[in-house]
Amino acid sequence: MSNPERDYRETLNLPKTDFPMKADLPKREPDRIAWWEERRTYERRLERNARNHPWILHDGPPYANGELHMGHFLNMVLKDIFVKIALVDGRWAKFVPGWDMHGLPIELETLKHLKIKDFHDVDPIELREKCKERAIYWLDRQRTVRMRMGNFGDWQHPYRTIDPEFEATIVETLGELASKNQIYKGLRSTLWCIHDETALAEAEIEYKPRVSPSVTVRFTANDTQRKALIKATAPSSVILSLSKDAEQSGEAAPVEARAKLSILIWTTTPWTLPANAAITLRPDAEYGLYAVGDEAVIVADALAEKALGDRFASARRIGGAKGSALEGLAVRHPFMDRDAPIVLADYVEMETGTGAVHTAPGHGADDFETGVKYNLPIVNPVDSRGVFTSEAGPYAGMHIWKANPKIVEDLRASGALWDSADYEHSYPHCWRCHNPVIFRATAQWFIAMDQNRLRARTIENIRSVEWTPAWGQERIAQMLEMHPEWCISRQRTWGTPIPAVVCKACGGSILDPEVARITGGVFRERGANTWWSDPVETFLPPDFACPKCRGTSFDKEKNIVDIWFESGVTHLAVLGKNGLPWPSDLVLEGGDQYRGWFRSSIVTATAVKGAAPYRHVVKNGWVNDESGRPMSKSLGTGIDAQDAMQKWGADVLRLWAASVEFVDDVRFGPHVIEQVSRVYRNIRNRLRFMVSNLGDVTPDLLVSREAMEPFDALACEQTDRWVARVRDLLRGFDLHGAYLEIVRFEGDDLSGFYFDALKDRLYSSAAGSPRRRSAQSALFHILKQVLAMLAPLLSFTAEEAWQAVPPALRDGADSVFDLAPETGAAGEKSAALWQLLKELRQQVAANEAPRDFETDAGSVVVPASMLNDVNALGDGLREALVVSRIERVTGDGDERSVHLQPAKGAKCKRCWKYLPLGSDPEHPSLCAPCAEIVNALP
RNA sequence: GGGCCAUUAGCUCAGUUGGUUAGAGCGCAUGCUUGAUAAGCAUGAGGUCCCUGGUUCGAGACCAGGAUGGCCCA
Repeated sequence: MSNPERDYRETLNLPKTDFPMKADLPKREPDRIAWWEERRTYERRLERNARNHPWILHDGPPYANGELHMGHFLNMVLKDIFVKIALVDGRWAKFVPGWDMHGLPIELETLKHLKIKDFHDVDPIELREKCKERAIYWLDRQRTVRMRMGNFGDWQHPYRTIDPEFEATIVETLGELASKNQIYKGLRSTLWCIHDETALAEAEIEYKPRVSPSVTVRFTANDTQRKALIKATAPSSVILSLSKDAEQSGEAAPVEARAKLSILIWTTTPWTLPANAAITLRPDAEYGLYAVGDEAVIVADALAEKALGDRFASARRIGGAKGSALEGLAVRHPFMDRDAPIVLADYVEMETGTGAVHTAPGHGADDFETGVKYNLPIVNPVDSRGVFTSEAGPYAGMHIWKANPKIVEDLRASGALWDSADYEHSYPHCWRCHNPVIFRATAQWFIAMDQNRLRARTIENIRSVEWTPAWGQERIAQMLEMHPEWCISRQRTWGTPIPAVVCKACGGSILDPEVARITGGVFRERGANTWWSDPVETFLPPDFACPKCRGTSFDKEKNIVDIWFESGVTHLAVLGKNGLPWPSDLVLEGGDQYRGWFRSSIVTATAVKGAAPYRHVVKNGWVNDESGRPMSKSLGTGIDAQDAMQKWGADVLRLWAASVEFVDDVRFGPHVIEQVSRVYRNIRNRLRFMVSNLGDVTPDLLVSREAMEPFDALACEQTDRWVARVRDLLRGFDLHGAYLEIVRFEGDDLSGFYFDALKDRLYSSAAGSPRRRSAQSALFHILKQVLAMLAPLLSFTAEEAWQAVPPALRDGADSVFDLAPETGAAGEKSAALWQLLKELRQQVAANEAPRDFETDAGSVVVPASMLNDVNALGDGLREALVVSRIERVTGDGDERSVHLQPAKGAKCKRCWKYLPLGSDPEHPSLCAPCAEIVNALP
């Protein structure tokens, strides 16, 4: 019956799917993690890739203490993305996560937890057990969050620095370094509490105001020294007499004839003067030689007014030199029988004092480094209680705080004192007893950076590594060059013991390779607690004797190793065994690790293996808040990774990681995420469009590329080209570039062009027609390609979309991670044709058509060179332009215009194209093709 | 205070070796569609390329100085 009002909607093949538009990520994602685990998705893909080259991203261990924040999220998700990219690329990309679980912060947190004030008050083994519990608690928490991110890895077998195997590696490495003469025991300046008689870590001190006696002191030159100083500061042409008479008469006389010449130093710790070993100047600062009364003094010009005080007014500057010109000269110590040589350091500031810094290597960190650099004697005349030893000369036996005023008095008496005053400043105090602490040189274990050219060889190895960004190479080289000797010993409980023993006969400290080897064996069997529980004999080879005095009786030393050393040997503990290669292909950490893990790893690797432990180092930026300020827990601007995932879902946050340039510092916050969420919804809907048009497809209905409509084959080729582009970007770790390319392709090529053009054919052709099957085959190919590229990034969503594809089509690929992207070799010509079609479509949409198919006139121009290609598309050209009909017009010259057919007739009620209607009297409101289709329906 | 890094539209970012009128996505405005519909399409507005000097016929890009912010140190 003819019925012009009939609704033909149900005769169309409209999209249909269970894949929801609304993502509901926080709710759905946890189930997917369980689903991957049950199916062993990661492991099975690893097994499939097992014959291919391994590719290892070695996990820099996060510290097992505290909740993970967005900085952790960025770093950990980036690691996962790159691992999955390699996995999808066919590599055997096994990821072994790890944790850094020893160290002071955990020990302190545990003590706080146990309400214990002083770690000396608790049995070491008991404390270690509690620390272990605490560290494992945090590991479990952090592991849960890392897994929640959707990250693949061997989560049941992470490496842990507390494992017996790991502790064994640490002490064995120490033994190996000892055998290479790469470790020594030496003095180091440490923060020391003379009340508690213990060394303190930086975290154990608090700064409080304190009033100290500040003194400005003359270090006077002897004759020889004075001549050299004058030569360096005052060329003969400007040498003036310092004698009062000569000054008044205006006559010049050689300065060396009379005046006393001194360098003025300033200090707030007079008690450290007995330990003085040098005077440090700033190399690029100007120092003036000033005539003051009947003497001459040298101070920095920038500080002369302040330093000389009320005598500045009468002072005359009679010469001067840059600090660097005075290096190597010397003056006399004011009361000890020795010289104070002039040395240089950049840290000398021009804010307070005289610009000439009293340097006591035994009593200050800077001073110590300068002392090491210039090979100065590390004088340490103070014992653990703060009492001067015999090294302190006249002050031996005196307590340092008592000595302070006495020294000032003596300086005044000897004429060395220029000035003195009380000075209030911020001073470090012990956080337990609240007494002021001192710097005191103590014996510590060091890695000898310049032994066996270790420093130089490490810097050489840097060049064999690729650095992203490129300036990272310069940065780490600088870190190594400037780095002082690496102190690896700590006087705490929660760590791996340094297997050194002390000879009871001569008091010598011995780090013996054989002892270390035996200790490693014991640790591997029974853990590091044995160092505290077992007698020293357990760790000694038979007939072990002190190499110095042949003594045979020993004590265990109670030092543990710096945790930077522990994390610095993860490459030895994890790689090069269990099927994992050494070195790793990639490490990826925040920029703070140039000084930390990047450095400690390459130092140990160079010392032990002679090569770098990684091939490529990628640095990720810091995560700041939306205004670019650092996130801070105390300010409440910090965002917890778990909370963020609960709120926005891991996939949106993973997309955020790609949407920012992660190498630089990035911003994070609700507004940024709001924006990323929209991009996410776009991507999701485009996947949904493809999936929803595949509902009635089975594998036997798919057609090959050759059998496709030319337009569809063209779309597939462009997709393959895109896959190759994205894959190249990802292989170069340009995640952000890949993100831009993904967003651009899905928006510009797919959604905005191809999908739009395809809708007519998908919806209004006969369901089983070859033309529609061709379109679906193309969509399926494109979907697989897009999902394969998306899976590393949007793992949850890609998997969800793949599972929404009809099961028969998914045969052979249980998971989206079983897909393998294909890269065909599409020619430039097809790219040019595609580009032309997009441009023509744009012209039609912009200028000619009020709406789809409704073009009534006008023309677009096809270059003659492209005409054959365009003709080969057949009806594809009309589809691409989304018009009802086209008419070809041959023009002159190099171009041919294609005129669009005026929209004759009327809008077909079914397919909406403007065509002659009513050829079938049964269906007066349909065009001929639609009528035929409707008639053929059952 | 030192070393290193960053600064292009409201936001996230592109801008080869200097070369027309500085681009994209998102947002915003307007319109279309209601057969991708808590979607889709089109059009449009929006910029002192951090500032100041310099090199050059020509600078967002190169050089110098500075500002702001960040990281690592002191």
